Amino acid sequence: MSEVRVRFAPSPTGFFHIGSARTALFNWLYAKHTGGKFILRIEDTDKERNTEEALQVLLEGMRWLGLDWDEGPEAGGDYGPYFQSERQSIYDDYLKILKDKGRTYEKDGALWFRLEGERYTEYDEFHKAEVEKVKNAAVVIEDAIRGRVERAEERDFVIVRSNGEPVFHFVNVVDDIAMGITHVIRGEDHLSNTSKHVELFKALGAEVPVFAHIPLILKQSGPGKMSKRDEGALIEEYEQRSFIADAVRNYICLLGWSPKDDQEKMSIETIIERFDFAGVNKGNARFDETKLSALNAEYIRELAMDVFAEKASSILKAKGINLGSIEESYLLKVLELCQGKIKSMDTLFDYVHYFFQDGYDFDAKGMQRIQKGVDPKVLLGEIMSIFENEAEYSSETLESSIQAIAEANERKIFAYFPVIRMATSGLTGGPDLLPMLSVMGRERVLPRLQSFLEKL
RNA sequence: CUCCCGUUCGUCUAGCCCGGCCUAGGACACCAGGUUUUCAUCCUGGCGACAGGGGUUCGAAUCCCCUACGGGAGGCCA
Repeated sequence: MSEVRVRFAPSPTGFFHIGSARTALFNWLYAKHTGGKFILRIEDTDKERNTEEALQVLLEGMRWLGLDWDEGPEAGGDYGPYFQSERQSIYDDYLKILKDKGRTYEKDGALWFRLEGERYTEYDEFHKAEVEKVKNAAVVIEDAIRGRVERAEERDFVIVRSNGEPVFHFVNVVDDIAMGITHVIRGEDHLSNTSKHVELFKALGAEVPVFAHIPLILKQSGPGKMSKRDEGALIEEYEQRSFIADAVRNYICLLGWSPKDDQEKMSIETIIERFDFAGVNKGNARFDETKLSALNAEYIRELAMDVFAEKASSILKAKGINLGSIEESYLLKVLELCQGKIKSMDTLFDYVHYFFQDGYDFDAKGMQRIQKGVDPKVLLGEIMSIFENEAEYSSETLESSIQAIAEANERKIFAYFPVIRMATSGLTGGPDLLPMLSVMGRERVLPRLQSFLEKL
């Protein structure tokens, strides 16, 4: 049995769409699963749209998701070049085969592929014109995902435009032949065109690869498949919003594929091991960012501290926190306090900023709530001495000291908590209060309590 | 207009190929309760689906047919 060779053949548009990403991912998974080769081929025949930046967006997105390619741009390989724009002579060679077999003809300056079969003309409602059709035998596609699909191609089609550029259907097939592609894994939107492709494979005397058409990803709401304009459609968005790449990749795997045993959060090694066409669904899947976020939160919680710290640092730095002036051990303690609590990395700054800077606002609703109960001045007054005098300043000593004062004043210990939290963070929620105060240290907490007391 | 593909909780899905183990399982979301100083986590429970109709069968989510709906393609776009 020969080696599996699969390819991802994107056209660089300047965006890395989530649907494309999943096609790439499924190809990559199949290659990894079978020990085959994953080839990246750039379909850059549209010269105006294809810029260097557009290519970089694509490569960057691939790398972010961890999809490395065995052959392609920057990787090289024996079947290059891997840019369609550089493969013209190969297309010419294959075109000659079709010409020699009499399977082409010129019309309106373009080169057409000739189907075999009886010809007739009829008015076509779609084209709004009389068109020539062919009574052509149906092509049988044994699709690895959808099973047997039969479809007859009924019209000749252009393979080289009048301006000399070969069209997608032709170059795609030629490249797959020339690159020895064994399995074509792509979106279902290509299923109808597959009959064209099979006709070309046959006319070129090439072996037809195994096709595997994966379902499409539908937009979150409303009709139709996801397009680049839709919310959440772009991979680079998730990178910018500091999503965990493993989580995004894991979620995309689950759109249209299932390991069949209720497992969802899986390591990439597990997914590679278990991925196969039998687990790919036939029905289209609707994208759901809520579920992605939930999975992402789970990944955040399980991140190793050094990895979390690195991500967190770059986010805080970008938000203007001068980490250079902050003790690393302090930063680490703060991050430990919040890793299990935040639901997404882009809420990190709001969750911890007051640990690093004094100029924070006081939540208006929280302030109202505090004023409603026992006078916050009284509450703070009762416990100020703890922060002024406590020799050993720790979570435990604070707790017992506050507890003692609470009992003396016939209150519950948590009567004091909202006020302290508001004074030291300006917020109504956050990390566990006592550990938080402990990490902040007396040198930060005491002045904040004092100034809050004056402010009241 | 034609052709192709699909249709299980709101969403992602398990079950379907090889009919009975399905009073249809899990996850996210939502709701209620518990844990918690708060928030988050965590725990418990709830809500909630076989698109419809015909067959076949002792028995159908599973097999067959029809209809409806959804998606895709039909380009000198990819």
